[in-house]
Amino acid sequence: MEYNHKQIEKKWQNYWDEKQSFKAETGNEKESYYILVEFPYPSAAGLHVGHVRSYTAQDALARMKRMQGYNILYPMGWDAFGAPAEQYAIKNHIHPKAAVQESIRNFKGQMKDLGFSFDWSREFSTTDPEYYKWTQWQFLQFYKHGMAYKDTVPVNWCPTCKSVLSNEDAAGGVCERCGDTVVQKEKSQWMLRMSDYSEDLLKGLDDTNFADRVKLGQINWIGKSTGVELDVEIVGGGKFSVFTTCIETIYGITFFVIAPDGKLIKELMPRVTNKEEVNKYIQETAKKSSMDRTELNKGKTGCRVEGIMAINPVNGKEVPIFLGDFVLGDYGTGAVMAVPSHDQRDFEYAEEHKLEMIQVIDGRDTDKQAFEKQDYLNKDCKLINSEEFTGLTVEEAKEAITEKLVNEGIARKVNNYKMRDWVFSRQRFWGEPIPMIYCEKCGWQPMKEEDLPLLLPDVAEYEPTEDGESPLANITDWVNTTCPCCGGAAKRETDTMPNWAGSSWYFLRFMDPHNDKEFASMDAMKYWKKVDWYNGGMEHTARHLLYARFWVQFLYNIGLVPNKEMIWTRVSHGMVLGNNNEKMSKSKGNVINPDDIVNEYGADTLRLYEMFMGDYTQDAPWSTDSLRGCRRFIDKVIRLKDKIGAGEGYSKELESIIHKTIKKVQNDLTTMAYNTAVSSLMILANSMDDKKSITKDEYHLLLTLLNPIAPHITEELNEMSGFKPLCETAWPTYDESKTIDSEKEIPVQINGKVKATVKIALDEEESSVKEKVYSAVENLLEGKNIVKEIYVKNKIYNIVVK
RNA sequence: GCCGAUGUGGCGGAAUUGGCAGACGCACUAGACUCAAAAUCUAGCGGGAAACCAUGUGGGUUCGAGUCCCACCAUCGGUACCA
Repeated sequence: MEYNHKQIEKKWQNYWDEKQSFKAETGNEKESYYILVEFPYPSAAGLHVGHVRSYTAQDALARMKRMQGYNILYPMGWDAFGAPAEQYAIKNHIHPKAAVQESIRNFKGQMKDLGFSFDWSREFSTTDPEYYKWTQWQFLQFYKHGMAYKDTVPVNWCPTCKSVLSNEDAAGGVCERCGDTVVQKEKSQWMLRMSDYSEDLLKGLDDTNFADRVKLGQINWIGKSTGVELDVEIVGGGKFSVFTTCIETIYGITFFVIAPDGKLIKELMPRVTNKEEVNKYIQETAKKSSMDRTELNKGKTGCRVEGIMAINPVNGKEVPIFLGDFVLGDYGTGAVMAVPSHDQRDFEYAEEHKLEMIQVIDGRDTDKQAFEKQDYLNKDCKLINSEEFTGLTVEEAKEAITEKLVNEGIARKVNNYKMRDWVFSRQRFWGEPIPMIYCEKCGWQPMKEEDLPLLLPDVAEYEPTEDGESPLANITDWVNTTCPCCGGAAKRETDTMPNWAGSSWYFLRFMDPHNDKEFASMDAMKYWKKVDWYNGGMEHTARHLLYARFWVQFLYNIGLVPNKEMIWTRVSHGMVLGNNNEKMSKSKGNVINPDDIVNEYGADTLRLYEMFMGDYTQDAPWSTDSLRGCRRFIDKVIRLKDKIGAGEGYSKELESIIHKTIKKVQNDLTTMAYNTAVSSLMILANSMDDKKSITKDEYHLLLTLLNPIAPHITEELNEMSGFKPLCETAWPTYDESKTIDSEKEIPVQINGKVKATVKIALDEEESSVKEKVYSAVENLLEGKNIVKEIYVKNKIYNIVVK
């Protein structure tokens, strides 16, 4: 048969479309199973072969599970708000909406050409008013529950472009567009109280089945640390607090360091006697970009805060206070107790500023560097120079000191988290408008829910204003409105939401995408329950996933979703690299366009190759040669059709391998071992090819197993062989007993080295095995002294000789 | 620096979780078919003449280690002074 992949693939894509083969019906009696791939950002560049990898993987799972009788929800949509579309629009002088529509059309066409079994009836874009209405509505719920607030926070600001930059655009402390140095600028922004959920987000991980490395990513990002918050008196009145995880070193305090950007120094200012020097240092710090500030090996800059001394609460010792930019204003209390003998940063600061050091834990010299907690904890180290606590182990002292200070009412056990509140404002046009109105008289007021959606106005200019306000600020008749509270003149918020907003709940919308009464009905969400299997890139396993979980937990707490966690399994795929093992990029000229491959080799070949190319969770380089090998495999499957003979059922010779292959493919597709699933299918095809003829049932089975990965050609060959369509066929079952070989060849070792093999029956008597083994290696045992014999049933026989 | 992942033929990668290392595929070599090529088929394909040696390096545990333990090295990601 001539393999015209274009014609065959189109034919079956049309068939699936017409028959609505992949439509997910909410509420039907089958067991639900929700498979999700991250919806893409529809860029002008089109689909990447990396998309093809993950979409095919999930498609194969979806197709197999559908055949196994599950009601599969495998949806697709578009995450289309955000900076790239806006940039593209500015550059090409078209409306971002038009640019996005064009890209979506292109993406969708490409996806259809690849034969993914998405339920297209559920498609939507985050930029649809029908969708972002609910994103805005949910923001209002955050606001009404006290979870959204305005605060002044530093943002990355490019003085040349006069633009606020995201952290990504400001990577390395320079503006991505013009290369100028980014500075920090204070700006009033909407914030979501995500830090309130630190503990819940940590605990919630127990109710998920995320891959370990994904969980770990979440845990690290939340960054919990347990310690003590300690009150410190100031000589002459007043006090401040410090956070420490090493209270056992409290007798080693020789100074305190406070953050130059924190609130504390502002409070202390009136009593400072070297105001000029202190102010200068504060200004210097503010000028530094966040990158400069956090760069290591910069030396520990800072200055003494003169005129104020602090008192060590345990021994009344008076110690100086310093400013230092290694202390962060927004972590802990913005102040630390400095114990240079036992903290490397404190040590460096003390050396720089020639300050006293007191060693309080015995076990190592502290002349050259600090003796830190990772080196002294759980090593049975004892305290020195610590009055009543001297002689206790570190672990004992930690508890005893904490207890004493807590009882005295000057310390509290606390947890601190690295995770901050979510900065939710963007000074951009192409995002969901934040539905808030500012009235001189009534302050910030939420829009009335019935007035949603607040549409983005249709305008011609998307450039940000001179002072970095959102482009929306220029549109006077959109900005000016009336106060929902008093009816007087008021102004709209002109910032928009971040890209992360729309993607934080889209998986809920897929459960009920056309609902115009609610973002999704409780019934629909209860039916689909949760995302059973969520696949995405490693780059999203920290932030996107955390935002989405936060969003869901909030909705759960106000009774709007059925579960606290709505995503069960999260897996992440490796990237498809160029043939030179580098990331694909235009500048490197190693980009493979999936359209070209589909054209020349067919979608099935591309799908098969991407599943075969290697460990799914690891990066893999592109190889067109290997791709051709996959095309050859399909050719072989086509040729096998000519071997169909008269018989029925499975022949004796193939029965065992058939059952093994069913088992293998089935397991591999559910454990992301796609490459070995393909190889086992190749082995099956090879053993069919070795025979003079095969039965039509054997051929049908091969096609069925291959169908999830290469759906078009298998449907075609299946139809030609006289069977009903595979997408309407049940997945085959295997008989465990037939996957076990009745005969085995096991290795015989002498001193751990293989010397021979013997053929044994399954579970053969040990004495009989021994007999065979001895006759096989008789000559090698002559004159040797047998020390030991190990027989692992059905596996190996090892003889130890001297 | 810290956290994580990875390291196996010329290449992509397998290895039932401690039991014949290199499945499957690519590339390559030889042969068959062909006027010739492509396609296909057949055979070979880690090193070594062999004993043997080989899973980043060096130790260890074990009858037996790619797999477990210890100490390193290299590459790639993430993160950035978090008290």
